[in-house]
Amino acid sequence: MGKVTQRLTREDWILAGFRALAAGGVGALRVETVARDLAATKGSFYWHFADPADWRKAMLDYWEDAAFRQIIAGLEPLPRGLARLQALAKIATTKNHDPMHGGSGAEPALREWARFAPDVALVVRRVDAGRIAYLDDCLRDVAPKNQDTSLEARMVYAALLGLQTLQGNAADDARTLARLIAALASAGGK
Amino acid sequence: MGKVTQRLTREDWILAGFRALAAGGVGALRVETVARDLAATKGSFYWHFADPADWRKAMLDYWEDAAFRQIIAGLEPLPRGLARLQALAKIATTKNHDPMHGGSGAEPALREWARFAPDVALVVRRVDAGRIAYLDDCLRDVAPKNQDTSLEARMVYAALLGLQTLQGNAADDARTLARLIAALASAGGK
DNA sequence: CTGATTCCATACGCTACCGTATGGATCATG
DNA sequence: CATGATCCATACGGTAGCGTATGGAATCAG
Repeated sequence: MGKVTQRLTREDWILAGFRALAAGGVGALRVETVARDLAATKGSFYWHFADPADWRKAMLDYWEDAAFRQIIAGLEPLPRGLARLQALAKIATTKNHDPMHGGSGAEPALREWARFAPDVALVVRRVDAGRIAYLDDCLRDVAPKNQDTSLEARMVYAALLGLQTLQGNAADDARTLARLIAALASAGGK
Repeated sequence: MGKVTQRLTREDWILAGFRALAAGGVGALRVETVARDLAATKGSFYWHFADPADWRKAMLDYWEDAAFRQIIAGLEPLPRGLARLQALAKIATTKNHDPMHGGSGAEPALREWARFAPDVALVVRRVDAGRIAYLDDCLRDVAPKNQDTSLEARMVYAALLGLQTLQGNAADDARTLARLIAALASAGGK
């Protein structure tokens, strides 16, 4: 499965960083620690990155690109309307460990990190905004014509985030979430 | 405002811990660092606590007791029914910085911490369960007779958590949340 | 094959934090 | 005010991670 290369790439370090983030939070984002996980030393690290800040920035770029598209990618092939929303509910409630590469166990750590790192907060906000906008699009497909669903989109997204942190029964959550979406969409605006 | 005591108490250290947690996450929960915040040294710390683990356990106990009751306390005086739910929506959407002492800027950090500290996870789950149960009680007051609202309670709580992490417009959130509650409560069970 | 380039391990000094030990300051009490 | 108990600062040795410098291995170009 993993590459068998001896030499490490920048991306290897980035992915290892997400692994550390998922497993131990921001505090686990240490050069020498992650180096051990890669069976390497910081000699390699400081070749690929100027310093830890450079590394973190690269991770952020990587995540911003992946976090948004990975959710959309699975949905685009589906027809607009309810189908997409149901699929979205399933995706969001399905526990998806596996830092990067389809799912991000690292996302909660990233959000906490964002609380006291303004540059991280910026990226997280952009990703959230993008996902909410997409969700809004989906909601408008099932809502009465010309209805403003922006607040509903935000609310559904919040529910998704909350369910993720609660880590409960995925099936129940998907069901209730579907009902929530239906209720919100047809409730009538203002 | 703060006490002018020279001597520190166990609780001083606990509260300082929450301040650190709120400001810098779990990584900021260092003995010597917090000591500086208290204008003291670890000499004091190791008098009041056996070790950092003891400290963290005390913080957890403190939080478990406070986190649940602080939410309830403001609501109990209100009449059962919609009033409580509306108040709850307002409380939950109002940003409440101020680690402990009425609100917990430390809660997000605690949740992240729980991801890789099983004992912390245990406490967080208990608090969540308690709050959801209380929320369920409130929901039953406004739902059709004998309807099971447990899933709805969980969903509303998830939305609250999500909104908290999104940190957006409190007024809009409270409005939408009220609509969400109404929609869920009257949607009919199964 | 040879030289140049790319990539990395090792070694070193430095800082931050941990945990303990010890003596001194502060407070209560008779 | 004296004395025992309470509370805390300082000093010390130990570990973990940072950042740099330097030489050597792996790889590629010719």
